[in-house]
Amino acid sequence: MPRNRRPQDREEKREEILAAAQRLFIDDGYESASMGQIAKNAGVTVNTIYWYFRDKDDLLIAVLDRLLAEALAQYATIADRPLGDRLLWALDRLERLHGLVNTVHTRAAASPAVHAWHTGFHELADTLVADDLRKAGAAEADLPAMTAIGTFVIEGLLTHRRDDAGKRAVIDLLVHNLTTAPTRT
Amino acid sequence: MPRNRRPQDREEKREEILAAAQRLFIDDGYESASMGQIAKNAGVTVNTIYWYFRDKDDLLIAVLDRLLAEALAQYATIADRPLGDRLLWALDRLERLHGLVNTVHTRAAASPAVHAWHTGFHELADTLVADDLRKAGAAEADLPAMTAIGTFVIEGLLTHRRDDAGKRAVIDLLVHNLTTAPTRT
DNA sequence: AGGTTTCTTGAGGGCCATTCAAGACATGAG
DNA sequence: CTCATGTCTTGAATGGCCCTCAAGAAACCT
Repeated sequence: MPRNRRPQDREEKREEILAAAQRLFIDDGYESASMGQIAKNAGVTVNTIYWYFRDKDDLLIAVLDRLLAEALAQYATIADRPLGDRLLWALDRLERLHGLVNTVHTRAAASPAVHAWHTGFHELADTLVADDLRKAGAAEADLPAMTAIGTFVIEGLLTHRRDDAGKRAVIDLLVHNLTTAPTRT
Repeated sequence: MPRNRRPQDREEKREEILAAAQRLFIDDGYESASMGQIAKNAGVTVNTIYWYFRDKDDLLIAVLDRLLAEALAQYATIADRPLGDRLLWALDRLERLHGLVNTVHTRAAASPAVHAWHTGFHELADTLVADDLRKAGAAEADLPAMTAIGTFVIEGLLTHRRDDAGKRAVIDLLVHNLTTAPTRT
């Protein structure tokens, strides 16, 4: 009993598959979430997924875009808070997705498409962080290195969990170092 | 034509398999290096590997121990150089292994044994870095956060390559921030 | 000589992502 | 009212993967 419609709810079905994939990628991890599981959760067969997505990496990228768009929308609502709060917010926001950080790094090595997404993501993140640091009065020459350190520490905290006090200590020290703007040779 | 000896060269054969696995893990990546490929490169069949190692993760751990022992031996020869040089050395030394950093993080999520190895590795690395920072006159209370930042930046540089100038800038800024010992509340 | 331990192997099971050919539906043209 | 066409869905199969099982061969011991 196949059901079919002309042009309309193609997006809806795509979204259903995407929602199932997102939940399984986050809860079970990319590797453990098989295409069969995703299909079952979306109420379709495996092959139907391949009608909407080229392969599993394409599905991953669509999930990442979905999550990124959502995060950016929420980020806009707290854009006027101080840098430290901003970083802690990003950390809490992303903590549930810590498995995906590794997944992106791993798949980027095998899939050019994921690699491209990863590159674009870091360009975006670097821009945001660099703007913050500029406003905080950081020396322009140090901005690239500073943003790199900021990004690496965030990623490190995501992939190496510790308690709240530990997180706060790292963030506080990082922000203090980055915004004290040490004049160097 | 199976060949067999009593007790002796069990270690030798194990080493041959380990050498093949190490080369393939580094050159092709953990996922791309199939047990079949490893076996072929070691001149055995797949099942023989399972006589010496419990599973593929066990093989990975043995390779990691091998590499870590080798690195520690070389590290002892430069233990008296300044911190910045030390970090750059570690970076160059580990850069060829950048794929394994991700592999460890990924497999740690699925394999308790790899997770334990990862925990132990970071305890060791933190001890080394903390000793360095203590000697450089860092405030004792800030040591945990400082070592975390140092480790995260190293891992970040390993998994997000940039040119030599970029690496040097990040390392210089990091060392400057960590050794300037900012007094904080 | 026969038994035991150590090592090696062929064959196969179960899971995976992906592909192929064919079917089912809704529409547009004749 | 047909029927060809494009859109969607599926069952079945392919080839790869990690890993296991049962059986065999080589050295040792008694």
